[in-house]
Amino acid sequence: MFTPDENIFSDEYPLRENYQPEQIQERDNELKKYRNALQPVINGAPPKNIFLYGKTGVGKTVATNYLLDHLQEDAGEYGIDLTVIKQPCNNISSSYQVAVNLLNQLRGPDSRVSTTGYPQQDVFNMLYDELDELGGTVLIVLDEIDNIGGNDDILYELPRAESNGYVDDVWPGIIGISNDFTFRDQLSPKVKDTLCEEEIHFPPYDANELTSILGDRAEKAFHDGVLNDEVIPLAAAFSAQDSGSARQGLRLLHKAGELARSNEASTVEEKHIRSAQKELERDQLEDGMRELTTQGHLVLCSVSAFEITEVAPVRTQEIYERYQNYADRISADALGERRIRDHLSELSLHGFLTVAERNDGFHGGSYYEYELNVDLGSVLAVLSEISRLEDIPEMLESAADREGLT
DNA sequence: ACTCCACAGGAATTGAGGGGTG
DNA sequence: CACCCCTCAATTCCTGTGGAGT
Repeated sequence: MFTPDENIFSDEYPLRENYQPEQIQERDNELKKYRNALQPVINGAPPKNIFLYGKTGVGKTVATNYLLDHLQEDAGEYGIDLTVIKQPCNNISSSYQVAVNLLNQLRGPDSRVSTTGYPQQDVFNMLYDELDELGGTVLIVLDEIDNIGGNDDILYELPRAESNGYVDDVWPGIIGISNDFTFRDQLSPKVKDTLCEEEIHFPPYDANELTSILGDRAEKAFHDGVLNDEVIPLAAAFSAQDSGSARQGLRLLHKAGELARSNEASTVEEKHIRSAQKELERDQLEDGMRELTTQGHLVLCSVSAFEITEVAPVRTQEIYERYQNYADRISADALGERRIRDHLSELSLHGFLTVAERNDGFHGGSYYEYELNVDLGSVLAVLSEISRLEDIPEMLESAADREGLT
């Protein structure tokens, strides 16, 4: 029933997200700076705190893994006591949670600590005890640290643990990785001084750099001669234009390969890249829509309704009235208007809605008008999967049919 | 230049829901 | 059980704002 697939891919692994290449390409300057910043560890000095910033998929995490692997090897060789702790901070929204997660990572699975309940300082103290236990130099990598927002206590606490006498035998060093440039400016001044003593900026890749990275991975992943010549430059161009992210480019290649495979094509061509691009874009939007709360869904329903009757763009006030209607229909408590404004701005932030500021001056004042920024069909498709909304999506769908919009 | 509309969005607070210790 | 902690959506209260009308 299952047979190994041998037409397109020789090995899909190099296209996956967690693939760790043996060499890092196109990041020579950044690596050099990074290596210098880590040098004190090998010299037996206290580690520097390092802050990396740059958008997703520009090599921050890969470079960190690469250098720290080598650092650990070399530390072993020179008899230096080094521990590296990696803590991904996606889905972590506060310093408290970061501390708990670090703590649980250090403790065995049998003595883990609940993620709530303790006073913050208690968690920090437990963490200090564990660090003291480790001793030596401890590098703590906090990936996607911008998730903690303005709540940056942990970034203040950890670097000072030693000078404040919370720990005796350990040199903690923080490596913060952030996707968000503005995160650095949001940090409280006391944190900025210490954490940002060494900053390394990773710029987005340009199309040439992406071509070389994608080319290298593709060589490992695809059979010889499977890729048409224009495929890699096109994938590189798409992702350079959009985000400068290697991750996006790799996803694109992978998806295009899968499409070619399922079409039983013998080569991957330009058209596969183009449809892969469309498909990935759509998947991402649809996933985003699914993840909204019921209230968010209701707001989206409301805007869609106006879209169908072609009165969009529509102002907040009218959306709110419609929303109240729908909330009532599914017997949910209708939220206050202020909250709906938050939901609306969240929806526009995700790119589901576009917002335009209008101002009617003396007799109108200023207000926002929203309209759908995504295909009505896919909005309704997603909404109709959500049972909590009962018959609202169906209603909208049949209304759209009547208007001939689907 | 001034006024005034109608809303945007910041700040502080609440309350329910996860959990802790003694 | 009484009392406390963290989190996050939601509420309350409020100040800020851009430009058409005067």
